[in-house]
Amino acid sequence: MTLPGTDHGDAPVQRSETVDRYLEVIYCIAAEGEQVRPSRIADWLNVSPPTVSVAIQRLARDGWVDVGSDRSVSLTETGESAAAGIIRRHRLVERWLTDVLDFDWATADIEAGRLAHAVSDEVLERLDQMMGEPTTCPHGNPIPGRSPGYGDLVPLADLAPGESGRVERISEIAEHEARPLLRNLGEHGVSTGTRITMAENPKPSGFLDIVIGDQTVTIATSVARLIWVSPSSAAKA
Amino acid sequence: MTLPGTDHGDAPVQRSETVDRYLEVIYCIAAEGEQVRPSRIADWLNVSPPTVSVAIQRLARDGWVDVGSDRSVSLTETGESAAAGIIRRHRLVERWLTDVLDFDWATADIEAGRLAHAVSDEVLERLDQMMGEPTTCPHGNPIPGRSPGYGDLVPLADLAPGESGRVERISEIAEHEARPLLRNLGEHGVSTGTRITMAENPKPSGFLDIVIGDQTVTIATSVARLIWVSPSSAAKA
DNA sequence: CGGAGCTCTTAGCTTAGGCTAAGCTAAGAG
DNA sequence: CTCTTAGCTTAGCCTAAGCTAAGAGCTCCG
Repeated sequence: MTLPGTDHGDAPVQRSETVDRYLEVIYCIAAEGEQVRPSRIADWLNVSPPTVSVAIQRLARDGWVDVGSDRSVSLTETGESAAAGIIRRHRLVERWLTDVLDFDWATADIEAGRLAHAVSDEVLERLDQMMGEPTTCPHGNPIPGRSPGYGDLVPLADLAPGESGRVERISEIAEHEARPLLRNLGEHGVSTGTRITMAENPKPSGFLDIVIGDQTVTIATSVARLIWVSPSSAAKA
Repeated sequence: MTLPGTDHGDAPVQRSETVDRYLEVIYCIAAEGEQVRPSRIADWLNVSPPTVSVAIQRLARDGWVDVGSDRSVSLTETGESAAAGIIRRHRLVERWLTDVLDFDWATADIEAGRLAHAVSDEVLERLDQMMGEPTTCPHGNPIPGRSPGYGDLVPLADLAPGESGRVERISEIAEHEARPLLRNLGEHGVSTGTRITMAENPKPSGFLDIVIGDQTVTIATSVARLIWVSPSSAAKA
């Protein structure tokens, strides 16, 4: 299918919305340092594995990704810069939805997914200016091209008992793969800026107790690895 | 092609972006009281006549339009309300682009075309509230469900010599079919709110002289029929 | 009245992007 | 050593939506 009005000679490569979605997902997973596997893409996009298989072939054919001998997918330079643009759009739109239109995170993420592809560079620049060039999305993930205001972060899971930190970033992986857990945490008041203290966790069990305000909450260690905090020396053991 | 995540049983009819574009065009042309012919749709959408022919069959099959014995296309009740929703989106987004992000009309129209489909009801409501529930798009065309603030309008072409009026509405047809002419007029300062006086036009020639401020401009009568003004008795012959 | 020229449709093709069914390979269980 | 399971691909099918080429049906004009 050729999009109408987009086939005028050497236009600067008009990607389809589907291609954008794939690039976005691949970028997000890779950005967390994890291997990008077809099945994971299928999960994120809610399509069947064969669909992903064929889509990856198209992406590779068109120079967006390389496929490794172990079938892992990585972005080419072209794909990387395209994906960064898409992510930038997504995160700026998300910021606009939360900060200007007062949406909650989860809804903003979903809405941004649909909006991002439709927003032109020009619109994006003006939104960006209007919001004072934010550096991160509402979950604290950096907007490509900007340096977020926080320093070095550590995973919440790595805090020592009694150590506390300020939540700065909740990875997209948590956002996609542990959405219900995150909502649950949200109800306990966890969001960027929240101060969390690690409780005593005698034996490793796959779960951790953390202290938020005067409440103790138990979360999966795997989730705690996807929440990044700036540790503070002011422990309140 | 099935959109992913949209095939869960009896979802409230998810239209493709293409269907939206067709419905929008059909609504716009019909709203000006003109016959909707396939070739015109093809012109507006910049696709080939056979493409439109087949698309209309799909639209009819899915209950969006009826095709008359003379092949003219009209919206069904369902199609009408879907189209009204699309137009509402488009015009509100256009308003936002011009009023909040300071885009010019022509650019706003193009951007809105791409954005409108991606904007959800929820986002739209908030935009609407934020802008104080505007009643028209930047060219003065009413937003479905709202009553524009102007009274009865007449086509600019119908003003008597010496009579003047205030431009209130520039039809979408002019916007699409006479875009260069409109831009030209824009350079002469014609936009909604502009006061125009009809000059003496001795013999009908297909062109009309009009007076804007201290300038006399000649425009095609056909274009002058697409610009609607609220006439004022304060003639300044 | 017959042809020129529009307009529209039909026929036939292409690509994207979904799906299921059926395979293959590699790794772990018994 | 065999069997199962997970993960991926191939094969084959579908619809949407675009295209060109070719033909049908008006309408108008000489």
